[in-house]
Amino acid sequence: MSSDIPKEYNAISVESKWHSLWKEDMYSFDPESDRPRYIIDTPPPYPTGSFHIGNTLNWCYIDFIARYKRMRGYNVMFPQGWDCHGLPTEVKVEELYGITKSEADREEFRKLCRELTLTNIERMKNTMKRLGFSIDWGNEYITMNPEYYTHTQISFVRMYEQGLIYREEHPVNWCPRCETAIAYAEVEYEKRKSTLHYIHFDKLDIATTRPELLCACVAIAVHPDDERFSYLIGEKVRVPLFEHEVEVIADEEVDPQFGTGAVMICTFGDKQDVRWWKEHSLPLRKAIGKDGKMTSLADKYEGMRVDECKQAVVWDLKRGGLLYHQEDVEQNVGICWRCKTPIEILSESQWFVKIDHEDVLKMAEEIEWIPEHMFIRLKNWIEGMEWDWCISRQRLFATPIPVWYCEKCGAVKVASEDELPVDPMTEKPKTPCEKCGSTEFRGEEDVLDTWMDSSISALYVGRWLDNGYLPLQLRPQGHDIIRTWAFYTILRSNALVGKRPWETIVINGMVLGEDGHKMSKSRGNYIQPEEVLEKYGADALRQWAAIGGATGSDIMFRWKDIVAASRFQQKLWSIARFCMLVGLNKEKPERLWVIDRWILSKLQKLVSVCVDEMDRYQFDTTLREIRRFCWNVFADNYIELVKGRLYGGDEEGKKAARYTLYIVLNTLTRLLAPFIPHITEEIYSKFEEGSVHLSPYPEPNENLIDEEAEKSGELIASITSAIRRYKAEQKIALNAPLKRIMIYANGDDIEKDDIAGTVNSEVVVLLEEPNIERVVKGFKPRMDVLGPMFREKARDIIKALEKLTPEELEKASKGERIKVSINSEEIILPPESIEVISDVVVGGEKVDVVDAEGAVVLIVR
RNA sequence: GGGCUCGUGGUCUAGGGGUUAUGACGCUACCCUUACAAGGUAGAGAACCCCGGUUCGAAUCCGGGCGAGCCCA
Repeated sequence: MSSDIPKEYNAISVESKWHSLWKEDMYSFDPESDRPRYIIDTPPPYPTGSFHIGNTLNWCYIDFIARYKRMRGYNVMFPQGWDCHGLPTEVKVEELYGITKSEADREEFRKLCRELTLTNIERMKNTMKRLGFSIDWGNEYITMNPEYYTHTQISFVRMYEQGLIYREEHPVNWCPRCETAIAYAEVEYEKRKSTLHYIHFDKLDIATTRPELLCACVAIAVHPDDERFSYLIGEKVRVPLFEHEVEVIADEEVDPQFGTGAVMICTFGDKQDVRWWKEHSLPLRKAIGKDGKMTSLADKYEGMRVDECKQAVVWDLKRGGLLYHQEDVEQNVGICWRCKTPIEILSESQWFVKIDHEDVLKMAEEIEWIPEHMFIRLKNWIEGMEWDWCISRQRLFATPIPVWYCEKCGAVKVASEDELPVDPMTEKPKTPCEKCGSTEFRGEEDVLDTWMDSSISALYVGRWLDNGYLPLQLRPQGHDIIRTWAFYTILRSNALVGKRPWETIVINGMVLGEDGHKMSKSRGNYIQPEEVLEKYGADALRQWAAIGGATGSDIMFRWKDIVAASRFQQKLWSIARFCMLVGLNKEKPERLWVIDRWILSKLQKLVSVCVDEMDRYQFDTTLREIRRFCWNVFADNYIELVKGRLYGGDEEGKKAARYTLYIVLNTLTRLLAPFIPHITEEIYSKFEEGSVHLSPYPEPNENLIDEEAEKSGELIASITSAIRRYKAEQKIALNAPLKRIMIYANGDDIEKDDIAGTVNSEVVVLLEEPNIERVVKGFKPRMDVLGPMFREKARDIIKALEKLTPEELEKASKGERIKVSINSEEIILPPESIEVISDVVVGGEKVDVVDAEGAVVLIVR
């Protein structure tokens, strides 16, 4: 058995061996089972082709939980979806084939997108498999397949019927480059430099950063208390260059300090314009078209791009003496999340989902948030939302909106559920128009926002149409998409099922580079998981994910964490190798030694900690505790202490040690299995049948907790390491025998054989206090005792204690109560209120005195 | 500008009213002791960001700064 265990652990080859040996159905969800269900709403990643380190962190958490729950007896479903639709793939296809979506044939273009997506999915799956995730590939879904997007369309139809989806002309965020509307959540903000132009109107002056929108000016706003303009409120003023008249209105929101104090309201320069426009019922003047070019409203500037128009208008204003000042200002510009083009606000007919802030918030409160404060992020986001969710997009690669418009009367015809899936651009409705009976229809060209697909992942996985498994048990995701994915999912689960989508949501942080900043290719702090996999393997990377920081906090990628992780694996391997070399014993022996009972008791406590911490999703604490136990308790202490017995002792002692080694190694392997599935499987396979991943998670065994054994085991361990330390300090080789070692542990008879074996010397346990002299040197007050007892009097007590004689201290050290007096008041203190410090002098034989916690060790060299 | 989180040896981190303040990496010295030199043993290295407050007692709680990260306006 032992000969096939190499000295060095080779993670790369062991991991690939298990990848080929493990069966795919090991982790299948069993719909027939009556074990408690544990279903995970795994994030469906966007198939970019690379599974990045942020995904890795997210999926490691999921895998820790899935493996743990499985071992705890749950019927776990760890599905995997792919959120396919959307702009990034379209942009990539445009790049790859040198086409734009408007030139391309619609079907051909969609086909190219689908093909690229499938290739990308395969590449990402490959990385995920190398990372050793226990994904149930039988429950994979791909949102671009009809099987899935039929659900998206059904959800649309149902929400439309409930009046939760409507079509309306409304200002929307528009990306002129992508030529599509985008949702509020898809707008990013960036500080950009811009110019503030001061312009003369006929009766007042205004300042604006958007002179090209003069033609869209619909009013001038001033602060109601601003005396400079009060006489103008309600008056008409003439817009320069365009000569139309607009009214001057008063509004509290105007900042009199900014610019001239008079603001041009146009439709629409920014979100504030939209607010004013609504509030004051202003007219609509559309200056910018969907292509980002000026409309006929712009008169002679028609057809120019926005930036061209701005230049031309500024030039014309200057020439006309209408522009009298310019200054630089820093501005936060809304840009498209995808292409970083500044967005425009256009008024367009779009489809919207109604947002009921209260409902979503109420449902979000029913979910357990880990960590708790992440709920506040969602709350803040919801409370700040002003517009409904715009769900229509003017793109090609997406789920079609299942709607037609009657050519005769213009009525909207939403598909019925039995017509789905449907592409209204290529298929006709089955029934005539309800209003006019016409059979001529125009299909809706617009498609759905990709979040409409992905925000029903929980419903899809939970088989909502068949009244399935909702709520699911877990949503694991990053905090960057709380305002999108989490928010939209809660909204839609509420609308469609009236239930919370999940019981618990566990949020992971972002991965930062080694420089402490968020990873990005442009910063050069970017790491691909494959790079780590090739150098150190999956288990090392998984350990980094577990131990890098508390759940929810951002964690830094650091190579040295990876190195430390692989060192731990080597240590674990050496421990296992040692166990195999000395041989394990699965039969419980007659008698266990103190040190055996000591580690078994400590092991039970470790198991309790692991169960508690895993239940709280605290992977860092769990793994840290296990590592500490392996290294400091098992390897440094226990193994060192039983070597003497294993290499020389009698058969009974050997049996006990080998049995203990077996229990500890077996337990540790199972505790570690969720984190490092490969090395644990390899070790487990050396001494057990079957897979460690199908074995149960250790349960704390109360019967093995033995406080007394722990206490004396601790003493043995500390005596032994004190002797070892003594040898090291005295430059004595560790295996060199000492003449004699005498131990006095307050008269307790401690088991000495393991100590003797370890330090390779004769050990005598003294039951009577040896003839040593103690000379009291001083004391230290124990504030943790005195503080709570005497509160503000503690200070005076210490002063009084300082007057104690050595004799009195001597008595205290022997356990007698202490008497002190303060202002002639006598106070009696328990002996533990002070720590007596004494020198030890030994007569007779020349000995060295080593202090081990709780025992005096006398060494004769 | 707002919200959330954080500020602990050189670096990164644990803890969170009384501790000898955790561990890792790095550093120094010694040791190839039959599981492990990617190891072992020992050691140096921290007034726990600053200023106030509460308290007998604050790294820890409260208030205010300063700084960082993330999310947003």
